[in-house]
Amino acid sequence: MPPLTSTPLKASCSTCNLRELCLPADLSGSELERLEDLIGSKRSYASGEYLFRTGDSFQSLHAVHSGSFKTRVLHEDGREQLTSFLMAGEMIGLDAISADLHTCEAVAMEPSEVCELPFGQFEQLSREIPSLQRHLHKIMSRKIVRDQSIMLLLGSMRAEERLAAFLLNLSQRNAALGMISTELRLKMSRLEIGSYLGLKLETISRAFSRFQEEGLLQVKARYIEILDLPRLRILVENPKASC
Amino acid sequence: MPPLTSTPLKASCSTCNLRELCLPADLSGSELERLEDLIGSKRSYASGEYLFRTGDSFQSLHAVHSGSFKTRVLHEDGREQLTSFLMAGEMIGLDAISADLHTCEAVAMEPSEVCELPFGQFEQLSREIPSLQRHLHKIMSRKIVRDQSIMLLLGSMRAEERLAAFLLNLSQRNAALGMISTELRLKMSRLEIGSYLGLKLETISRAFSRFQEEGLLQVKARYIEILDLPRLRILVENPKASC
DNA sequence: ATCGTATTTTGACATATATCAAGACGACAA
DNA sequence: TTGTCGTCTTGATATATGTCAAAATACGAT
Repeated sequence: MPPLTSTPLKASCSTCNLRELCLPADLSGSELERLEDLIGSKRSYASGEYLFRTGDSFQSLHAVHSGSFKTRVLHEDGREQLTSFLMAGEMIGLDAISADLHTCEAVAMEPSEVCELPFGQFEQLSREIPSLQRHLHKIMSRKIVRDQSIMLLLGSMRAEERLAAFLLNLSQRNAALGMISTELRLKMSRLEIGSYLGLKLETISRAFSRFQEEGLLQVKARYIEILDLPRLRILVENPKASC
Repeated sequence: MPPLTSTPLKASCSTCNLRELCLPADLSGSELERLEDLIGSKRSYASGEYLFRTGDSFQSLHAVHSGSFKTRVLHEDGREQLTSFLMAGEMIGLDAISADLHTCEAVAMEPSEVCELPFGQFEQLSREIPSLQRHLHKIMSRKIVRDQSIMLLLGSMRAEERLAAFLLNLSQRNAALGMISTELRLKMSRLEIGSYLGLKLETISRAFSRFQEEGLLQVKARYIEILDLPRLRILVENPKASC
């Protein structure tokens, strides 16, 4: 299965992680300078703080520099759905370009830092730098691809498959950030995982317990150790394999 | 709820519906000309014919000129998920920009015509015409917004709510194309609707029957008449309203 | 028209996940 | 340490949707 969420890349940077995290390697020195001029200051967010809310007017894209965020869409009747978990190097706010209004809300899940990218200026610059333009298109398209695979997950996978796919995705993204891929420190509660995966928290909890019984994971609350990565993959790819 | 699928607009055209269907009104005459030069010839597809398949290399976006298409993502184990139904004026292939490969397949659901938009040239032109650039970004962002609401649907709505939301969406899009919004001629089977909504065909069939009993719809196979639009809306917005 | 095939409906029953409820655990403050 | 609060786990049970099967209906080809 393709990855479930956002836009990772390499690490390390100058002004802001943006340079290598979210942007193309193939800019010349002077192009990079122009881009960095454009990036606003890095801002910090406390855990639980909103980056924006549904209906807020749209000015800028945001790139997560450190920490993590969740995005959530709200339904008239109060139901809600988490639509992504964003980690360092990933871009937030692409939905808002459509109507110059944010259509979801973004909340920090831990103390986090964010770089601001004024979108108008970014468009301007991307008209002048083709490789930057191309990169923006790829970022948006990647988001579309990821959302497709979440739809596949929500529409045709069962509970344990969904959780396995989720964990594998986190694991890959950890690896992409240079962290150990078999150790996960979840920032989100069972309730939030449930909301993301279209399941109730009890179902998530039971699935964790079951994975532990099966020797796939070592579960200590939000600290998860992946013991059997290959079998976890089989579980996602081959629905009947485990039961 | 926000709409579930694609990118409608007004109708009528010159070379290709593209002019008004998928593109911004605020281009000058000469800009429009340059754009139309870029659009390849209109191609016809028979019902069931593929526009592209997963893994095909990406050259062009496609705009539906007439007829309709479905897109489908495939999972290793053979499961599949329909991810969109496209009608006239809507754009296909945005997912493929990400890796220059199609990540889903698109199939005509009836005899259809499509305009081709070579993406490289389109990017080039959008560098020269800011309003065209902006329009492309909005099209991609709109797709992201719609996918968000499908995730909400798949992750937190029950069967009848999903079907109601689906029908309302079709109805709106019909209206946007200047057709009667209370009469639907479905191009897709119950199986396909089920695949799109994350349900089995029997569940779709039962929901249709129930809506008919309740006086919400008149169902004659694939011809659906919406009898009570307001109550259908309530059903989507207020989960407990009907039972 | 008539046949043959695919789609749709409907019923009886199975099952995955939700719901409700209680207790256990962990983090944090006093 | 002890207590409190939120989170997590686990059990018993309910329910929505899935599964299997058969009949009804629609549709295309001859």
